[in-house]
Amino acid sequence: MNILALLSHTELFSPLSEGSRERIATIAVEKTLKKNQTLFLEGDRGHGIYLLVSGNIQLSKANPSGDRNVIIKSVKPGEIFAEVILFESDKYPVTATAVKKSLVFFFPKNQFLSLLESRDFRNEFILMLLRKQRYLTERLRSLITMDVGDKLFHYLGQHYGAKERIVPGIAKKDLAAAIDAAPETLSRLLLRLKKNGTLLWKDGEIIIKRGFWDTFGQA
Amino acid sequence: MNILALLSHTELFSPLSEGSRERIATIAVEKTLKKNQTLFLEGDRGHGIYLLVSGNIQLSKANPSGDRNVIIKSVKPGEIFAEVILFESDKYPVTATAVKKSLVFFFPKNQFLSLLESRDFRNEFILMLLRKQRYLTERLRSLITMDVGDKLFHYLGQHYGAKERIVPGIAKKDLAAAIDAAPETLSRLLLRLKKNGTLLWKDGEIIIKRGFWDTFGQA
DNA sequence: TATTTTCCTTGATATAGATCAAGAAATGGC
DNA sequence: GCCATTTCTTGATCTATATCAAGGAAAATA
Repeated sequence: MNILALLSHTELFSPLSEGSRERIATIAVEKTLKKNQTLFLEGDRGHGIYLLVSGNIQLSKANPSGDRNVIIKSVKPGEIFAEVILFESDKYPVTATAVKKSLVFFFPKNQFLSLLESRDFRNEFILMLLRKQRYLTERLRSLITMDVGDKLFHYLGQHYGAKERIVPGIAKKDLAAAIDAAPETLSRLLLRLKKNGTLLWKDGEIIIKRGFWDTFGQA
Repeated sequence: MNILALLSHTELFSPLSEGSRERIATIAVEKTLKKNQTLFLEGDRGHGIYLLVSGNIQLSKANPSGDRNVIIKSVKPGEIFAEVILFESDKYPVTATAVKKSLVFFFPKNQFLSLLESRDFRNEFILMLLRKQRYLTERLRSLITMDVGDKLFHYLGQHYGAKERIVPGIAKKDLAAAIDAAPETLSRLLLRLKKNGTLLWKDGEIIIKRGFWDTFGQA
């Protein structure tokens, strides 16, 4: 598969000149992950950052007592993760696990840093950081004010768009974790939504009532 | 008061050369805020970013239904806020309110952007963004796994250090909001902690049992 | 295909923290 | 120093969601 072509489809790299993209392509290292495979563990030493090309990866963090695992973010294709390695720390602060078969590019730290010398690239990079920050801010708000139902639709909207049919491609238990709910809670929620006709999850496909999204706050 | 001297004490600007700091000082605009004064509202048009010099400012966000107000972050002296304005949006995504008398510097957008041309400054700026991101990530984790008690001590540790006497200088209701609890809940928590001797909040001062911090997970 | 393992559902129960209410204390303005 | 307003406390009640448990479905493995 052509690395250059894939890069031109990512939010981060597409606005760059063809030349810059070529330079980036030369430093990228491809890696394929199987479902449930761990890319790196919280605390592991790291020498570079990653770009998710396809699939889905979850970043999680154990809490101090070590009992529960918290999903910090579920990474979507086109997103960069583990940027902390660039300046901040030489250890990954989270664990990255593929939720389904995924393809990532690895960019060695030093080579990536030299790319930042380019003005366009740098601005785009900063912009990406700000966007991510905004996402976290938003997530924080949602966690505090929303109930499970809101969280579910908020998640679906964010990740698949406000569509009537969605093929999530992840297990219910993983979705439950992503919206910070117990699997049982999600199960009960889905039952309730099915009963009142707003949503049906069947054969790996979610069907949402026509017009629902118009009434739901944000997409 | 001397802007230059104040700048050299902030995390962001102190590593810069004297010359860079002088340039920055020339574009900074001072502004004093009284307790409870609003600096800007969510949705307001913005033309620059802010640096908190002294005092304490809370960034909050209304939820869509508009009923509740969520504290996203309480800004500490030396921190920059409203950076989104630089590239992302021309509207502030949060509301900024001074919790006590505060001093801020305002940096007009265009002039600040030209500062980013300097390599040292830019790296420091990116580092700051990454730190903030890590903070939000941490906050997210804490919200999900911690109970109010943990949240209280986590907050105190983060904001004042793991000390035995702390002068918070903010109202209990504001502290309650910062740890996402109802004022009543904090009140009850404090009573419980007083009874078992771990913490006493009296005359605007918090006294924590000797050795407590050693047993408390993180500082 | 058979079998083991993982995932999902449903019920019963527990609980942290929110909300409502109303009096007490503190704070600020004049 | 006095009144008004804002905070703080304490009690009673409510609710969403977690947790525990156990049977059934689906998926992976042999």
